[in-house]
Formats: sequence, structure tokens, C-alpha cells
Amino acid sequence: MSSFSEAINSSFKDNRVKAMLNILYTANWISSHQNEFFKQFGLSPQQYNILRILRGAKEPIKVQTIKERMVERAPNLTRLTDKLCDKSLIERIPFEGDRRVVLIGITKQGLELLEKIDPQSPQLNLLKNLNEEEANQLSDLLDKMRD
Amino acid sequence: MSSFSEAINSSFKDNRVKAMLNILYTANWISSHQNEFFKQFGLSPQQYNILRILRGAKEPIKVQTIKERMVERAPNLTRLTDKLCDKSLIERIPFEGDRRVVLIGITKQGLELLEKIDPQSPQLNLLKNLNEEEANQLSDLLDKMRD
DNA sequence: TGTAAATATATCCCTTGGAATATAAATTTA
DNA sequence: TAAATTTATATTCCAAGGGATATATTTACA
Repeated sequence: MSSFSEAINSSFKDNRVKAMLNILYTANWISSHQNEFFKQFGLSPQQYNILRILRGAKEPIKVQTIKERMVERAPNLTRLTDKLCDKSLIERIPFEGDRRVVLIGITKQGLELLEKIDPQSPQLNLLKNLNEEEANQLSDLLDKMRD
Repeated sequence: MSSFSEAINSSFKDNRVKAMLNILYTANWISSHQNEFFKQFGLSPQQYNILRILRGAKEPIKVQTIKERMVERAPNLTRLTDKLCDKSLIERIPFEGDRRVVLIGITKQGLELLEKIDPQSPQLNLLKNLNEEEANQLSDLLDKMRD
């Protein structure tokens, strides 16, 4: 099943409706592949995303900052971080100066897990059928759409 | 916050990764808008999708057929159809000839609800910033990507 | 014919999403 | 400075979604 139009086996009112359904369908397709991939490491894509953000940050950052940098909305980050704490992949650090704030840092174990995942991550390149220019074009169209 | 690149406030390894994240981000954006829209009618986007499929089919169809025509994968259609049955929007009809099969048909109430939604549905056009050609281009890129 | 394989749907468990509320601390303002 | 407002995170509840597995029925084939 290659073309989305064939897939849902119906005609579309117009190209915009078709494109919108196609985005949802494609996102679903990506999610499935990602879930499948991360299952072997005991992570969800969201949890992986958090670990990546923390590694990128180089230092412990606020929950609020994580929220801003996440790809998907995560209304209850507390629960997600709980899971990662349980696995000792991250740690909570009280913030001196503003005692409402909790800093989150990635642990040695968290970094090690990421290093184990890194070499496999090319499997996550689900856009290998597109060249750089096409990928760029795709991004631009999505940006324009949400403007 | 208009551009996705700004939104997650980081640089990307390459355009493909950026595009993939952008698709997920955009799908999330669409879902949020859809959920918001359908809430007033007491439906989820998936439930609406099912009702639309049933209206389009003109006659009761197999659960299996619904599954094939849905935009998103729905592993437990049973639960979804349960909800719609509870609201009397659809009905289950045993299929003579193969007792494993259950036919699903849309009820008068289901059709009436759709007719109530129809005039509002332009609000679901989240691609108004794209012209027909751009929408078409977007779809083509997504199709190519999944090929 | 009898047993294995395939098919259609249902059930179960666990994660996630979203909203509402709570709690605590910091900031503003009167 | 005391009270009100805002901010940051946590907690709780409920509905929805995905995956694995179960159950029932039918089909295929030895």
C-alpha cells in the first residue's frame, strides 16, 4: 500500500483535506515505527525525547524548559519523569534560589542507554526516500500551514 | 510561535530529521484542533471518522472494512463501536452466513448528528494557509516518503 | 472427517492525554 | 509588611489509544 489515496480508498473533496488526512496518517505511521524501535530499550518515544533534550542541555534544566523543547505536548511531565526516575535514567535536583523549581538531569545510566541507542538510530531515519531538498520543502510547507 | 525550528529551539542534524519531527509536531497540532472541535458534539475524531465511513458506505459494513478505511489505526474497534452504540449513533447487525462477522450501520440519530456537524466542518480546514497546489505537493512528498 | 490454520471480533492491561485541582513559593501591589 | 496574584510543579481522575492475547467461527487440507 503505497499511496495514501489508495489506502483509504475514497475520493477527496479537495487537496487540502487530502493533505490533512495524509499528515495524520503519516504521523501514525511514524509513531508505530518509533514505538516498535524503542520497545527494545524499554522506552517510549516521549521518554527518549526527554533523554535527548537532557543530554543536549549538558546540564540539569527546569521541567518547564523540557516542556518547551518537547516535540509532542506532554501535559503531565511529572508522570513521565517519574518513570525515568524509577529507572534511574534521570534525577531530580532541587533548585537553590527558587524552591518551586525542580531541575532535571540525566544520569550516567541515562547517558549509557543513549549511547547504546545511538548506533541503532539510523533505523529511525524514516525519510530515506526523500533527499535533503525534498525534506526541506516538506518542512517549509508544514511551517507555512501552521503560520 | 510560527516556525517549528524556533519552536523546539535547537539545531537539526539534517533536514530529514527536522522534517520528521515537524510531521509529528504538526500531527499533534492538528489532533489538538480536531479534539477541540469535536468535543462540542461529544465525539472523538476517530468516532467521527467511523460515522463518516458508515455514511459513505450507504449500507452496513463489516468491522474489518471500517478498519481498512480508517485514517488512523484502531486496534480495538470494538471499544470504539461500543461507545457509538451506547449513544445509539450506530447499530450492530449480526451477519447471516458468517457468524464471526458483525455488520455496523449508522442510525438515523447518527446521520442527524453528522448533518449537524456538516455546516461547521469548514472550521476543520486547518490548511487554509496553503493553496491547492501546495497542499498537493505536501501530499505527494508524504506519499513518496512512505513508499 | 478431524485437526490445523486463518479470520473476525472481543477483552485485558498498561500508557498517554487532558482537565481540574492542590501545594508551595515567589512576586506584585496596596 | 500583609494580602493578592502569579508561577512552577505535583496530584488526581477519567477517557482514549495501542498491543497482546483470547474466543469463536470458518476454511483448508491431510
